[in-house]
Amino acid sequence: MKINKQNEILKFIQYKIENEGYSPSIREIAEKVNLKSTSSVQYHLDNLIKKGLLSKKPNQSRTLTSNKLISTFKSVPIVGEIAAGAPLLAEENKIGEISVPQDKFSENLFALKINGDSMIDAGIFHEDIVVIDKGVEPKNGDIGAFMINETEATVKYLDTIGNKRYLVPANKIYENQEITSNVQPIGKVVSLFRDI
Amino acid sequence: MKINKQNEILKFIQYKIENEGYSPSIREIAEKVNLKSTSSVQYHLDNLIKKGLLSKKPNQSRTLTSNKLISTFKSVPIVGEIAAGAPLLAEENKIGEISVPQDKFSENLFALKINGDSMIDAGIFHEDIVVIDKGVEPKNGDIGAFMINETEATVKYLDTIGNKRYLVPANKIYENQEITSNVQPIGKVVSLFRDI
DNA sequence: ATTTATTTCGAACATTTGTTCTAATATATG
DNA sequence: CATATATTAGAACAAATGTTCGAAATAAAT
Repeated sequence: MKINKQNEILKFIQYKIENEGYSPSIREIAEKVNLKSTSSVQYHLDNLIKKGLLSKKPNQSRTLTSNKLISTFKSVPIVGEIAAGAPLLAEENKIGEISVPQDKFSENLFALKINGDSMIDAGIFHEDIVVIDKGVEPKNGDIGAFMINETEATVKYLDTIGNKRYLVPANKIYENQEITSNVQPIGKVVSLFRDI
Repeated sequence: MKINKQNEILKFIQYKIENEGYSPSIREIAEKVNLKSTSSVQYHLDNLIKKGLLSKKPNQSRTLTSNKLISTFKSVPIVGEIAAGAPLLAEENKIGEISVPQDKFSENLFALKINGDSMIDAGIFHEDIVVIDKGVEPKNGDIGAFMINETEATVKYLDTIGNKRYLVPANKIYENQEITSNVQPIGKVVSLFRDI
């Protein structure tokens, strides 16, 4: 019947943080796990901290954090129709957000909803969401996002044929489009998400 | 030069919670936003709470929570090679996790890494991650995950031809496979993720 | 300029909370 | 059983923290 107290405490802390949004106090822990003294809780907290499972700031209340619980994802905005004139990432263009692993996250990331089937042979379908890294200029053979006439965003392969650069669709029924001054590269497509 | 103090305070609280893992105290806020009295901070906190942007528990320290900051994503495990004998979702099979929108989350979700190109015409590529809902039995025409011989998981279309049911690849170079007793449906594929 | 509303300050107070120390109790170990 | 180790309890303390109230300062409105 006597379960490991340390684990019980850890679980309660994690539960509290996840569901209430803040750490419990030591006395709250004591009551929850049926310990009558705060120092008993301290005893276990010290051990949990030694094990590296918890962290806390000294002399500060409710600063327990579960090292395991740190969110490993961050969200990036999904941009929809691009309002004329408004900058690409203006709040008014935002239609949602998706989550990417924190170690791949940067402020340069955003996402676009694919419109059309021009990249179908690259496994990018209509209404897929693609994540774009503005910090990476698409190179030959890359799939990139491009702004056309400052208003329309499109996703295509980038390729050089002869001495001209083209937006190359991955669908035989569409034609290559030469890159001229009205085409601005936005960034490189780095990942993709689809609802099925 | 004088920016809206309320917003400044809200931003600081959100920053603290996101980066430190716990709410700042009122005195910490006061110092950060250059207010010399804790009651000045209280004043703005009250307004933020009235606006519904913040919540807090009375008489409890560091219990501020940003209502906007509640995570809208939850993570589901990615299952790798399936260890013989071990249940599909055993901890030992877990090779990572991905994030799904909270409103689509359920305990029945998990993810598989695709091995091979048998579903390439369905836009599912080698090493893509597919999310599977164990709570939904794949129907005809659905893409489902199936367990073969209790050890190998595969993703295919499900289809009925005549009075027999088949696992149908989306790639002409592979053959249909009749569903027999050694094939168990796991669930329906509901979304897909790819690194490019 | 006068009035009104908004914002800030200061200080005092009551709790909450973390910390520490010593002793008691339980559990394991030889 | 005797001894060591791990766990719990109790109490007291200091510090951190939220709360409250009245007044001062500032900004906005009339």
